[in-house]
Amino acid sequence: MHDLDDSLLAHLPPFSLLSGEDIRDILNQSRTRLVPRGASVFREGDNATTFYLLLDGYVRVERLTQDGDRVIPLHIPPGQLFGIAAALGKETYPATAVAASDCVALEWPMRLWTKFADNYPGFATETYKIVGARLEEVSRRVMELATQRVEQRVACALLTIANQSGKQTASGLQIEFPLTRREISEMTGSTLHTVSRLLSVWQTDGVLVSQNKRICVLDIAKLKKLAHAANVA
Amino acid sequence: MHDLDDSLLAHLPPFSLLSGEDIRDILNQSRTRLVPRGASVFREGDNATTFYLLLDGYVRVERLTQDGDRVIPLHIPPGQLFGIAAALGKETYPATAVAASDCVALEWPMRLWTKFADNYPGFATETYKIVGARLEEVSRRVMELATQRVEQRVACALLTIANQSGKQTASGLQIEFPLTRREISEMTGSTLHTVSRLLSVWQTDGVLVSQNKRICVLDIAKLKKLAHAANVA
DNA sequence: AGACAAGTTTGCGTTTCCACAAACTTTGAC
DNA sequence: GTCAAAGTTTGTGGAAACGCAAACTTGTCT
Repeated sequence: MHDLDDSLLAHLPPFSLLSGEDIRDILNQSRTRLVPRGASVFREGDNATTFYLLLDGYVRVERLTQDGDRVIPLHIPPGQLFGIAAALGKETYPATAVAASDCVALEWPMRLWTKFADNYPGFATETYKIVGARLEEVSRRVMELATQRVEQRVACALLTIANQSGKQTASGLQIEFPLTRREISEMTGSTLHTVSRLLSVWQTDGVLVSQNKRICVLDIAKLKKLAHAANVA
Repeated sequence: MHDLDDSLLAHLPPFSLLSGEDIRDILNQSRTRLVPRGASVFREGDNATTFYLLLDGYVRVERLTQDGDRVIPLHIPPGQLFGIAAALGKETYPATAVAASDCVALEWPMRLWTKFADNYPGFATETYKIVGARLEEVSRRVMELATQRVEQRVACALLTIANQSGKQTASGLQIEFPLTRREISEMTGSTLHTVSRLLSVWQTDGVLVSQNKRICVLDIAKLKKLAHAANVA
């Protein structure tokens, strides 16, 4: 039924402690879902009926404010579980998940989550580590927003993404999914205009190159400097 | 050994599904800790050796940025577990916990957490609901910081605290622990000066009264209006 | 009671960054 | 290839909120 290789999951934290047989069981109960770039996997407020493992691609987590402003709290890199609302006792998804690039995900009905957590050692523990990491990241974003200027926040956001999902190329560290000025502004609580200005300057200064929504960081050290102490430039 | 009443815990979510006997067991393994206002229960980065249940009082969660700025992501009301880093696979506390008012807490060695989670039905589930609620609250704060002006953010912060921990009195909804302008600014990513100006205006407008770090909300409706659409004043 | 520390208020100049606007570039569809 | 849609760049003015400063109030300690 599935032509997916066991090894696909074997090295991922939530499954790393499991036997080949367990992994095969888990795979057999999954369905594969392909999500083209821009399509949503689920939407904020939907009944949380399914949880996912992102095999390939990047997922953007979005929320809408009452005033209709979009905010992007984080991105999910391949290899992570997402849509695990049930693990935190939620009945509906707290945010929308959109494919930032073409995505391949495995999906399971949410009722299996408890079963997995009970039967497979390490599954629950590793899942909660992911939750912890997310809480940590969101919390870090609060600190950034509360204390740093836009320039630093944008630099931080790009650093985080580049580190988390950058691919080393000949020219530099390439962010693997398209990222618009607007999206960067929605990650940093700014405007696309301000972000555009910043990126222009940074491109001139050789910190990064950006074209067609593709961003490649040329000088990580400079970017780090901008992230932490733009005033000491 | 303990003169604590079972009923103390019986109605709290993490314990609400347990038998009187189980609760007695849990209580017997706990120690009581009194924390005077201003003292810290644990500090960011400390080894997470203990977890707590706040029986009375309010705990302020603080984090420090690299630049030494203090940020207050949330407050913990009585009845909630805190310091549950281990539940998320952390070895150290991710933040500092300070008594915002004189506090009474129960404490258990962290190694009991797994035992409780395994042996007592509902304990893990309810704990993770709390984690979910915290994630939700932090995430909401990100949205506020990203999209709202200072005035709205301060109004939001006061609303949240008043709703979460306000006590209805003759004059209005009283926030039960002392709260300085500086602390409010650290919750909202602002400055004590700006907060002071806002509170002055609001006091004049009869939205609230504030003296000696004690804040009493007189007109919740007005405050809500300020929180959501200050520009439509 | 007095002195000090902590917290608050208020004024003023300055900076950051947004809002609006308009031209320009790139992409994708037909 | 052409057109529309989406995204970007750049300019200008203006408002929000910070930084600095100084006076003032309140609580606390001895």
